Amino acid sequence: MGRHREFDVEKALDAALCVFWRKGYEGASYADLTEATGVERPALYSAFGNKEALFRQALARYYERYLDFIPEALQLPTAREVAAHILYSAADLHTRYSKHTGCLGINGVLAGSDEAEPVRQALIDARAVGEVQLRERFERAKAEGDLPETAKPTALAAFVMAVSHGMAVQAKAGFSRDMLEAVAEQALSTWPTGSSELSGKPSGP
Amino acid sequence: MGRHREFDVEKALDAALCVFWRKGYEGASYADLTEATGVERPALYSAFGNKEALFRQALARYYERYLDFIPEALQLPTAREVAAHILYSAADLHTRYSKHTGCLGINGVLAGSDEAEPVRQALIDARAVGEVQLRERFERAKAEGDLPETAKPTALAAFVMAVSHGMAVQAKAGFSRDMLEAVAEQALSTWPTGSSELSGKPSGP
DNA sequence: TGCTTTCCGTAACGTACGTTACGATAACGA
DNA sequence: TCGTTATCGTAACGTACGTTACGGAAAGCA
Repeated sequence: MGRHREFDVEKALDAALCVFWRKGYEGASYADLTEATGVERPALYSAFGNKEALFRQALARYYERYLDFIPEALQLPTAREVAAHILYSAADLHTRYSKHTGCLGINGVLAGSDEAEPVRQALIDARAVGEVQLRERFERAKAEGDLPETAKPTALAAFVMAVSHGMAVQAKAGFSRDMLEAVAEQALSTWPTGSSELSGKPSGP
Repeated sequence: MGRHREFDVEKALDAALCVFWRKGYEGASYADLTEATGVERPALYSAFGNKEALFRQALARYYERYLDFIPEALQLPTAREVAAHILYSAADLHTRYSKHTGCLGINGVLAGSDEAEPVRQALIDARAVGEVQLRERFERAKAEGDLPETAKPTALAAFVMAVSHGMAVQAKAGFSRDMLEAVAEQALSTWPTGSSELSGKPSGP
């Protein structure tokens, strides 16, 4: 008995998911959420609970609707195919929608309010500077024969930066130094070599 | 003429840097900043400008004081040494201080206010679940001979996740799909293999 | 047709934020 | 010693946020 709900809960959750995907958890305000869902605040509270509960439901939906390639990948016959499927599917997902690029799981805490956009851009610019320096250094290495002719300096620079950023995310999640070094080691094992080369850590503390 | 400043601007900036490192840009409030620096709000405004200007100065200081291993690396003789120095130095920096793990440049937008801590933890947990699944899959692959005996499933899983997270950060910064695929390709370029294997993308859109 | 139950939307609540007036205080030059 | 100038701390400002009372409206049951 009682009055019926006038909005579609599933559609509202999908709309909220997109808002969180683009703006992150803290960056998404109820003004954003009500606008995107077309549902007034008290109705959102009634249907989903508070903001945190709404985000958690959006996150669960994200995993089952967008990260379905992970269980998919895990069933592939070889480990290499598993890794390849995950990495290429992620590349696709992160760039598929121009309105919300990247990953909800990362953006959820990586994005923020609109007022902080200039700061985010400044950080993006700063990272870009480092990446350009790295690429130019690898171009020189290629010219010097230190890297093979087939090496792609742009991709190598982006790769090193990606691993660095990934390690930063993991460090923030509490990963140990040993674990990060294992990641670095694995990343370096993919390093193209033209002639002789030896592996191992550089001088370090 | 006029009264002298009673606090050390450099020390205050260092203290602010640590706050931003731990809490991110938006997550750091003036209450946090005044407590860490021991300087009242109006004095911070007088010395550094507004919050954004303060953050930018902290970021510049971060690059010159903590990311000095990048220009250092760029001068090493081989490209591999460049990459190795950057990756191992990053692993060290990201875990050196227990009070502020990770990278200011990433945390600056990845961290947030204290109230959002449960949400960040939920995202960490969710990522950890995926990583465990991946590791278990790689352990199976090792048992099946699909991965060599020397392969380390834990490191491989962490590596694949690190690359995924790094690509997510790059996607949020506007990287193209082609670029992300180049990163993925590089990550896969020397996947450890027990027997025969071929490279290339999986089926995809 | 009434009664009950549920939902809708307006409007408000309390709180925290970034920012700034303003008067008191201290250091210099004349 | 006085006047000027810059910094100090208190206290307040306006705004935006997440959250919720509350009265009106619709749907089922008697």
